[in-house]
Amino acid sequence: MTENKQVVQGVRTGGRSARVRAAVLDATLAELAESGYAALTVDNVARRAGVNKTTVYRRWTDRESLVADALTEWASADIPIPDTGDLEGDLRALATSMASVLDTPIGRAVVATLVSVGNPGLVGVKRRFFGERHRAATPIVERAVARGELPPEVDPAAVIVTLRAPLYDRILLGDGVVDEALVERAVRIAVAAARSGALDR
Amino acid sequence: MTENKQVVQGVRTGGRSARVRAAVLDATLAELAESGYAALTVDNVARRAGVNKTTVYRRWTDRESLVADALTEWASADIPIPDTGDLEGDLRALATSMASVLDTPIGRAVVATLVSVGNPGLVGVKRRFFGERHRAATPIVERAVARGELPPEVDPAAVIVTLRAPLYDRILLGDGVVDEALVERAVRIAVAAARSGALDR
Amino acid sequence: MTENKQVVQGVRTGGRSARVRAAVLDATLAELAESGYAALTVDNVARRAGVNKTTVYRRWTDRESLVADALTEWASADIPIPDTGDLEGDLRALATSMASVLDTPIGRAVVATLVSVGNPGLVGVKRRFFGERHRAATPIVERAVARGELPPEVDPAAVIVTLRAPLYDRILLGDGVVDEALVERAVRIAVAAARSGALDR
Amino acid sequence: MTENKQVVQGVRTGGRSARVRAAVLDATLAELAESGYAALTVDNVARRAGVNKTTVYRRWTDRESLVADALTEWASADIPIPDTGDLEGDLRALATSMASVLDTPIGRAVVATLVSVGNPGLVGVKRRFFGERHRAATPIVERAVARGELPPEVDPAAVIVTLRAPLYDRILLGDGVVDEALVERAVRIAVAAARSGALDR
DNA sequence: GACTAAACGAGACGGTACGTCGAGTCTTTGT
DNA sequence: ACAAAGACTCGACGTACCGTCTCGTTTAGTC
Repeated sequence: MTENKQVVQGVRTGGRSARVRAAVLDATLAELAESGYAALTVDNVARRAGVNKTTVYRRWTDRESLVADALTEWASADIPIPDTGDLEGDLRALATSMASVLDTPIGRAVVATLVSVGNPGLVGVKRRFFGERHRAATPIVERAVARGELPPEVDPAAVIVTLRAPLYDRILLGDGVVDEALVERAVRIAVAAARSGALDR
Repeated sequence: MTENKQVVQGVRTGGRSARVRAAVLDATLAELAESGYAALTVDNVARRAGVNKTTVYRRWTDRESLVADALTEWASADIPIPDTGDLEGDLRALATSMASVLDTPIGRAVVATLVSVGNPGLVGVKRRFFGERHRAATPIVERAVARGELPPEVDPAAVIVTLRAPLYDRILLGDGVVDEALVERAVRIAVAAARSGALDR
Repeated sequence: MTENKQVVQGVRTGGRSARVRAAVLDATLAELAESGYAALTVDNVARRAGVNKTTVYRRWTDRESLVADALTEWASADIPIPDTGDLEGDLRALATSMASVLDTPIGRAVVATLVSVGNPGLVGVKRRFFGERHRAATPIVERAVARGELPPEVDPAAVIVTLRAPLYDRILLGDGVVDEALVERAVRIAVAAARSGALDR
Repeated sequence: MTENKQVVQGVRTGGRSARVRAAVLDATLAELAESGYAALTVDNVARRAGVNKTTVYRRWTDRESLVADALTEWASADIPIPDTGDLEGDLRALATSMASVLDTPIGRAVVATLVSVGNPGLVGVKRRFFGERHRAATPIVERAVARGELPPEVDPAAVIVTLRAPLYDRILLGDGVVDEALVERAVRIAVAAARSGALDR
């Protein structure tokens, strides 16, 4: 998180602006992971970033937009779409990558923040975040259909939701432990459901 | 603080105390539904309940415990366990009842509040809330096993989770529209998964 | 400054409100005398008064109105109107009392604050402050007219202004030293001017 | 306003520097006249002068010295000493010229700024400003003494103060209206006082 | 039915964080 | 190499809400 700041600095020009922006967003994510959204203080973020509060407010209108920006930045990483050759392998790879994100303190914090409604400024980020991952994953199913692993009527979006739902259920409603077994179960649920016609469009 | 709750609820009149308590908890839920947890202020709750702020603080130590109590109270309603004679019917009834709760403004607010972590005082409530519903539902699966509809190795808890996951996914990560079609899909996913061995313990 | 706080507390009822109000106004005058209006900080006033900043803002809308109130309070002391039997004695007594006020650090600070225009909230206080002293003093001249010491055409207000003008000139434009000699000169100027017909209405 | 400053600068340099200096000082006076000292911001002055804030800070150490400089510049105009042939005529001319200055928005602003104590950097300017006018005017009285219009014991400085005091009283403590009648009264007060021996040294 | 003890209403207070503004300093960039 | 542009630090402003406290008044339960 902080390591690539140097890189950013080196690569993307060297502007103080860019450096400050990166430092603040990093600090925001760190605070988010440590204390959660409710307890996140602009002053603390600023101090952690080695920057004055005023500087933060010069770039972001308020706490919410600061967090929104930090989440967006964090979420803008590439979403790798696996292509292992068969549906189960692809879904397993996808679920594993989701799980690895959800197992990060920051990942958990991001999800928790996005899910806490009542933050009108964050709904856009949320929609984009989950929507993109969603859309990015549908080719997996389309390829499976093309290979004949799944009937053509199956709804790709539904398969992805069915795959992710148990993971998020564990994180948000359960005890938060996302392990190998859970990933495996999610994969088998999705495959079974898809084959059974439950996910036909 | 909490001990006489049972009595209070049983009688629902008693003295001024009971009346005040009920009014404040109601107001808390209403505010929660209208504005969400973050924007809920004790002053507003008190005003809405026709009570002084001091009175609220006399009974609840802080905002968090007030909300925790309100959620607990709301969640203490009986959880009806359907028994329609076959697994699919039971699951459908269960999912429908879940969906009807999630379609209430208060229901949504409760779930949103419980899910927003970082509120250490609420994790107990959350665990109790989802845990109880969970446990209450496992007999459905046990009966299905007894009827031979499902293999005996199936994990009842996993079935219930698989049933609810798509609904909560829609509420928390999706667009929030929980309709008939979604319920139906959840049922078919759960049944297919259970039959496929994906939910074996 | 601070000494009479005790008294206030003991005498004027005992309400916390009254005590706080008095302490804050005292502190305001003290800060004003020490550092002047521009450097007066609400936080410093609060700290000096042993009170929280918020408490100050709960009673006064802003810095300006706080100062306005403090000045008004300070200025609300009785204005003793001398009656020594002859005009010169009366004017000398009046000028001496003015001079004694202007020789106080607080007196200087008050005048300096009132005179610094650009504070719309203070013009009312200013008008009241000087206007009242003005009006209060005119009987002195009226009595002198009645005694035949001055012609009836003389304008009482003009006499008072002529008396005070050299004092304020010294304070505001000169070196600030208001001494016996200056008072004496002011008295003689006013008498000479009044007798000469220069102050006829 | 700006034209004669060129001349001043013309002597010293004449380049961009001089132009910038003049523009900033002009803008300072304009802001002072419009909003007063307290509300004068360096940013506004810079913007008005079509210059960057940094440029202002390169030439003047702080707000105070900027204003001090602007006031000094403004005050450096020649003080015409009338010589009408008799004391009353001279004093009338002097008072009229004072009044005409005090009736300018900038004139009022300058006086108000100089009078607001608590600005250590301005006391020098103030002393110079009033002192010079003071000294410049004493020849008027000396001539009157030479002509036998006034006794030789009269203190020239006291006469000038007595003349100006009512004008400044009106501006600073009164309603601010400096008219013909007031000028006339000031003249008559000063003459009467001087003749009466009240202003003897 | 009176009387005491508990609970309530009213409202001020200390405290923390918010988001804003202006003074004065320091860095980056363009010429 | 240097100065304009602009970003930064610092400190104060005025606001909102939390949770505490005091004091008088009302109400409930007991004798």
